[in-house]
Amino acid sequence: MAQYNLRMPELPEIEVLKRSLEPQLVGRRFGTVRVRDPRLREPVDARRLRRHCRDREILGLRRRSKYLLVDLEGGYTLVVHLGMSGRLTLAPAETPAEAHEHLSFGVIERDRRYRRRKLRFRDPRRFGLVLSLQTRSLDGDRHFAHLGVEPLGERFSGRLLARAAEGRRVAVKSFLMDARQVVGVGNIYACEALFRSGIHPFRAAGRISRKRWDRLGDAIVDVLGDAIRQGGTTLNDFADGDGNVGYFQVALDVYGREAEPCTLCSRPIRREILANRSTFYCPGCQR
DNA sequence: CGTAGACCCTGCGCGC
DNA sequence: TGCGCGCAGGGTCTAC
Repeated sequence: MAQYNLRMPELPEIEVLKRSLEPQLVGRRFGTVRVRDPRLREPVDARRLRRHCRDREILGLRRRSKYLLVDLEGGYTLVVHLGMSGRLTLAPAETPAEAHEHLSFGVIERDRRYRRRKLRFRDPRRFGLVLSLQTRSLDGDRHFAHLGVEPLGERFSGRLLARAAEGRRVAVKSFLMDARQVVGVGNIYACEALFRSGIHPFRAAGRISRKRWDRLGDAIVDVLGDAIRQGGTTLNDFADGDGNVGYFQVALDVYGREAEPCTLCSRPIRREILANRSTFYCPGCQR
């Protein structure tokens, strides 16, 4: 069967990236901002980016949905989305740019004796996004205004999803992947969470019982949490310039396993297209 | 408003 | 060995 290149940056990858970059960046300053190719999902505004980032101290890192946020001195926020193929790495300043390295930010150490590094953004498919905000608040920005609840936040629950799904005829998998409901549940983890909770991905969102919504909510938290924990245990040093670091995958029960036996009942896993996305499920275990 | 589908992009695996 | 095709998918936009 087809081998899938399971290297999509989903929410757990961004969370692990955030945690690993945090101790490397906080307390340093950005130096030179280099824009080699501004053609991302939206054109990069290099002058604005420089104005907001250059010489500013890095105060902290946050994550909202799959966006990585870098809080800067003066109230500015650097926003990075990795899209499908984006990579953010911290590498020595003298390392030459790889293909598709569209941006880099010089990182100035507190102690000037330390070797200078660059935060490098690579993205072959250019579905990613890099921009900066003049404020710490995301509320007024169009990229964030419509976003739903964080699946790993305190407000999230299956009950919340159940209420939002009342009367909805859309397939539950499409509902899960709709960022207006809950953010950060991509194709892979939507498939896995539905398998773990025994729910058929094509079932109408409004036709799922409260009890099963509770199970699904728990499954989402579990599958994302498992991935983050696994990522945390396999972390290496981002400073070594290895672009692969921080990307990982939990053991997958259904995704990419078409025609292979179900891990529970041994029936062959099915693959069907839903909303232009490959959808993997077990016809025996998921109803 | 809800829903379905197109589109952006490049790399890679596969079939011929 | 080489070439062309199909697929991967997050987010946004449009059409109905």
